[in-house]
Amino acid sequence: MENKTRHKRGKLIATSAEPTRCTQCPVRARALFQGVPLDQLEWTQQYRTNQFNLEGRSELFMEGEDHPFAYTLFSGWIMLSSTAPSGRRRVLRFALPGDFIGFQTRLDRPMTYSAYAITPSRLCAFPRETLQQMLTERSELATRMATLSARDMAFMQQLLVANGQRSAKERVGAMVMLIFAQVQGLGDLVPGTTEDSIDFPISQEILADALAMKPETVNRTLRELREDGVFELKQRRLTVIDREQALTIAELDFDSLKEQVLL
Amino acid sequence: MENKTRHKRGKLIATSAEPTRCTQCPVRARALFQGVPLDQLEWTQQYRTNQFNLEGRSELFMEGEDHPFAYTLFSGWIMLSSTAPSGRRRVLRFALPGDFIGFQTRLDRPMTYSAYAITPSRLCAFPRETLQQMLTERSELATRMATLSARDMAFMQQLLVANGQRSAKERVGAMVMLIFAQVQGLGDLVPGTTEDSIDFPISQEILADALAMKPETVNRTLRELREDGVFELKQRRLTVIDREQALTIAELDFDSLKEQVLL
DNA sequence: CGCCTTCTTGAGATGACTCAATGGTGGTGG
DNA sequence: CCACCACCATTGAGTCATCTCAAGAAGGCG
Repeated sequence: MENKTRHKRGKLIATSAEPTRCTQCPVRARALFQGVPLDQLEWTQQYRTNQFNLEGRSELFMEGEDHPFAYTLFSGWIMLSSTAPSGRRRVLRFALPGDFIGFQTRLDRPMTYSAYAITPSRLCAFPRETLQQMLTERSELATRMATLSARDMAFMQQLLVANGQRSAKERVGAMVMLIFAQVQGLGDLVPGTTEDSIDFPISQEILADALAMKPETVNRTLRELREDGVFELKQRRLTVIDREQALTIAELDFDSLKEQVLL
Repeated sequence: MENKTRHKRGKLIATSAEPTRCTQCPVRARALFQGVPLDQLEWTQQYRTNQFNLEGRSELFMEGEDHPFAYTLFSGWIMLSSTAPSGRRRVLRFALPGDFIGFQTRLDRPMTYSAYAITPSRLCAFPRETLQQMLTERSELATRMATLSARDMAFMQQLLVANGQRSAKERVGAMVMLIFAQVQGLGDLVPGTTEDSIDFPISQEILADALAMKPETVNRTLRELREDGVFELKQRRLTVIDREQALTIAELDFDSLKEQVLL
């Protein structure tokens, strides 16, 4: 019943003595600073620390922890999860390049969820205590943050809908295709992305926790989907064989997805 | 399988020729305009239309509709839901007084969910096309909107966790207690609230759609919880008999709930 | 090569769903 | 005032999908 997995604590390793590189990352086009002219980005220096690398399979922060930073994710996959007192873990969503991690109602309170790096990741850290002030001083960032929150909400709505009263096949299909759509939307920001395939570093166990299913069931369901010629998931790589069928099973509409989940 | 329920379209009835009353509503302390001094609220006039009453059991807007307004809810219960192509409905959350309804990533796009008034409700409407501009001009509102979004996110996280890999009893218990905590936090804004009971206008059918369960199962589960002396739900009224036990079953912590879900 | 994580498969138990029918409540109109 | 109707709540019995428990294979890394 319990999910006693203990993960190592992630070490944040500064990668660049040149702070301004942070703002020149191509991911900017999607992130908090989208639309802010490059020459006006200098002032952000005062609000953030340096750029960091985080090794894969390590915790960024834990639920309930008094963590001093929030982050913009530049590259890598970060899993956001919450663990109930009983030990059952629920994956809330997967953060992808451009996502802002750690904004919550009360910035002076402990984190309301855990963040775990699935793959090696690159992040830009902002002290939480000055975040509110930063938003106040730069209204375009506040607007942008509200928009980003709304997008995350939309994704969680999709998740809720995808998980409701549906068969294992539909649920797994919806989750996989939601992630596929997100990564496709990021284009070059995520390496290894082609027209019909993406890198997919999420283990079946983690997928199970995101779907509120058991790993064994996820496995059986993935086999069925493979046998049906819908998509194939092996060796940490997802190949969509029949996109139409996949979206039908998942009851998803690629176009409306793009509007809601992508930005 | 299908949920073919057809609801009548809600009629919006202007209640006040005195627009400024909108800003004087006590719910303001919780809503978008929290913290904005009363004497600076005049400018909002240009961005909003009047105050409206909406009859119970009626649609405010439908998913996919090109609806021109977003709303602040002053009183009443509004259900936000999304319906999959197959016709299965999923309740996303319940909006309560003070909640902002209709903010989404793309304000120029159709609504991403449906809003249905469970009880008669009072709302204040904002034209969606000027909402972005309003946020841009008044950064404190943008910050506030981001915070409200974060709170809604936190609630949906609770929902996701509550629905994951848990028994019917735990899920129903969690949902009911989450709603109880929210209403308790609103205090006088919701009439009929006492120390251990609240008005609870949500039918078992709607509860089922919020929990991704069948109405029959919800009913059986509520009976069990009643027989266990946890809480009682009848005649649209919820009475919590044993709060400790209820929170234990739901795996919820009232204190952390207050921080995350309330504002 | 050995170790560890992840994936894979089988067989049986169980809890939620399905189908079907009855009872209760509140509102409406004759 | 009562009959009727719509909606919601309640209960039973049987089915089935997912979970549980158990074992083994495959892949990655030192």
